[in-house]
Amino acid sequence: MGTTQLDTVPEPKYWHLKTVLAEALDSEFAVGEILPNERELAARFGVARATLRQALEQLELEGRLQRRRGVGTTVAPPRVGVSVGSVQQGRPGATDGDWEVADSAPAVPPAAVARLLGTEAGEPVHIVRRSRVTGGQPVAAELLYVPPASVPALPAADAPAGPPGARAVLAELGNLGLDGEDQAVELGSARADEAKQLDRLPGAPVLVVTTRYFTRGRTAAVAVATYRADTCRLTFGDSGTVELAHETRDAGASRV
Amino acid sequence: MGTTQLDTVPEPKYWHLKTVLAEALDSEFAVGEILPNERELAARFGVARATLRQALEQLELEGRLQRRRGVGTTVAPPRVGVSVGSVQQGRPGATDGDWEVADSAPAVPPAAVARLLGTEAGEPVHIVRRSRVTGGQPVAAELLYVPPASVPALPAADAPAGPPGARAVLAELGNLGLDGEDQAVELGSARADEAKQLDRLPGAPVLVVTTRYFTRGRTAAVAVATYRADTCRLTFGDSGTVELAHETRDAGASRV
DNA sequence: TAGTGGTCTAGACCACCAA
DNA sequence: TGGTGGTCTAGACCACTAG
Repeated sequence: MGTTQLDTVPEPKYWHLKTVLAEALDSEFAVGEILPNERELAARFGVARATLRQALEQLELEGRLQRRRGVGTTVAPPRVGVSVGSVQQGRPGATDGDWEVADSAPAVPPAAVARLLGTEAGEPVHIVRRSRVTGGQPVAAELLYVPPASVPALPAADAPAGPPGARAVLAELGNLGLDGEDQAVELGSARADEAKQLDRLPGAPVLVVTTRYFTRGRTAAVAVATYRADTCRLTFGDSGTVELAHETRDAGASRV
Repeated sequence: MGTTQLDTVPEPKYWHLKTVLAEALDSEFAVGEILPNERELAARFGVARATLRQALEQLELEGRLQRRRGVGTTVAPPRVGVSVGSVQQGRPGATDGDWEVADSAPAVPPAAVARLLGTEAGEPVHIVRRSRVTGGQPVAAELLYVPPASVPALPAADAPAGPPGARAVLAELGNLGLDGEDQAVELGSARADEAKQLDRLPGAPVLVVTTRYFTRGRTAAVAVATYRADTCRLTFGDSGTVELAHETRDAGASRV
């Protein structure tokens, strides 16, 4: 065969579509602007709606679009940087930035958490629920697991419940003097309860941040926080790597 | 109508399916085991293949499954923890763990990177490509941007190319003495070139880690690393939050 | 070459929101 | 109530891998 099959990998339609749409977003749309609806867009590009949706899903995953049922698809603002490390912030100290205490109750933690805490399986701990709000938008839901041993001043089984109880646990934890932490980040999908708090649908992509708080070398508490992956950029370190987005990974590097 | 419509939110099929499959994975399958094919599974559960795929996609996103075209769907091992912060590791110093230098070349960085570096737009910098391998599997692809000003010992326009050149840049950067860093993590999707390095399809979910290296208060270099989101758990801090996975977020908390 | 997952279509109906 | 995105179906064909 004389036809030297050149390396023409047929690019999937949705991939090409995504590229075209991304360029259009950069040049022809303003943040918050509402796009034509999916049926309209699909027709305009001559593809099935499912294919169009595949492209939109990717763009939403990358934080470029926001879709809401019954409303429409809008151009998303750049991701907000939320500080999750080093800086004195997740700690107690009243009114620390943008955490909102929800409530507290004793319960048996998942086995993996108990392992991290070094508590007996089946042993109940204080579970404090908090949500984090930035710019009026909910960005994270957190469960903070505090073994009774870490807050001896509080009655183990009969701690005050609700927001006051939660604040009491946090205050006690602060008195303890935390001297270190340890974090891990991984991708997950929102459970039903988390989704509701984050104003997303179940299954939405989230960044799960697991933090271990230390005091005198021992694990004093464990926090599992789930951040909206579409709207958040997690920052570690003091200065906070302000401003920068998907653009850092754009083309234009044009290697020589 | 006497039927008081109780708050029965009809759970989507794919969601329920995902739950069922997740339980089956925990109880009936071993890591690496291969699942029945999609058509078979769809038939077995009495759903369309697309619906079944929606469930599989979520499980893959959560790192529970691994799917490979032409091969099949297998049960994924737990995510590997990869250290990305604090510890002296991304830095030069020969043979530092699991980074593999690919090459180096001068090129004009994306505008957002130039802004971080504080270089003129259009000014070329050294771009070092590295990949990170853990347990024989590629986990990350990195582009390290180093302005000529940070490595004055190297010829700006005519630096050695290829792996030797890359190592030269890294060595010079090490001599400089970095005294701080600054990181951000966000969700992205793999570009075509990254996908190839990571042995995934384009569009695969990745965790993008942007690191700013400081020396004497100035930004000496910027690294943009993309980690496979399906197989990696990024760890920050010294001890590394060993061992723990999706389990930390499982049910069983059973609030009181 | 047979079997896998990946892409794509053209429909349908449903849940949600705003007017 | 009309319009939006979300779910679901039952097909088809393609790209890739392995034997």
